[in-house]
Amino acid sequence: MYQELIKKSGLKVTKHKTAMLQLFNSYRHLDANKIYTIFISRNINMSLATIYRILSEFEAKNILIKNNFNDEQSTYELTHPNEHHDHLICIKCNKVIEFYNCDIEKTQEEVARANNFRIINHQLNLFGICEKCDDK
Amino acid sequence: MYQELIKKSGLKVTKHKTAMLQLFNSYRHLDANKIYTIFISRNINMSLATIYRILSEFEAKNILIKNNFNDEQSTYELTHPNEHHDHLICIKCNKVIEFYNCDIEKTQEEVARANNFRIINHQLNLFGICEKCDDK
DNA sequence: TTAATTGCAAATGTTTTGCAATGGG
DNA sequence: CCCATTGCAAAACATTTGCAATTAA
Repeated sequence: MYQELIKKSGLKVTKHKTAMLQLFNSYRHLDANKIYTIFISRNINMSLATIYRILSEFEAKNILIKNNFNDEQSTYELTHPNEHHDHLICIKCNKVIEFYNCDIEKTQEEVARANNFRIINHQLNLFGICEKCDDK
Repeated sequence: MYQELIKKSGLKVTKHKTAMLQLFNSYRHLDANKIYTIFISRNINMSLATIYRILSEFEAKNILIKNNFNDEQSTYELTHPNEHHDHLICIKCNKVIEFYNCDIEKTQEEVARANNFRIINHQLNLFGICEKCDDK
């Protein structure tokens, strides 16, 4: 099914592209370097340049969403159409919890209207400590 | 008054530090390079290294807040105690509009509680087109 | 066949750092 | 006087790009 998604976007189907989509399916949130090291550990070789190129192509085709949680590396995740969500990010273990809250979404629209602003996209990131890390 | 703020934080008062705080007072949102070019244009010379160093010291002392709106440069703004706000960011002219919405803040707390998550800080960025840019 | 894809190495842009010189308390 | 601060140049780090070789359609 990944092949179709890639083809539909007008890109050539290669094993690198399908392998990356499979990876996102299991890991959800990944940055370029993490993808690189996972492939290394599986004895698959893909250059970092290729990873970056595929990531931006996929972003341009709306297959992936780019997140800038911090000033270090950008992370990406699969786009799930009509399933927008926001993030809780643990600053200790980097775990990402996704959530969706209807009230917040609505209120954002109100804020935008009040400022004569047309929202194109948005991000709500709640940084803190997750349950597991808090216990320690 | 900037001198006191700097001294209170345990840093030495220098003209570079006070000049930077004055700049933030008039511009609100600035990145390292913008600070650099503004000083250049005023025939004040301050190296980029110094700017970066002061920015991180000020961030560590809670004098400035660091924002990562995109994957390019980080921007900073003065911390106004007890005056948290979120941002509307125009993707055409880069204008930043600040807003505060009590309902959103409350709902965020509920979301965190439901996930056994302890929020330390958060950012809500609404990207889109501002009124002026939309008219064009 | 041919245009897209890839790997490599070099370039880029932002941010950090080592070190010697300077300056504030 | 002493330690924090600064400037400069070099290093570090994530990301991009030019180019030649490879591969999908």
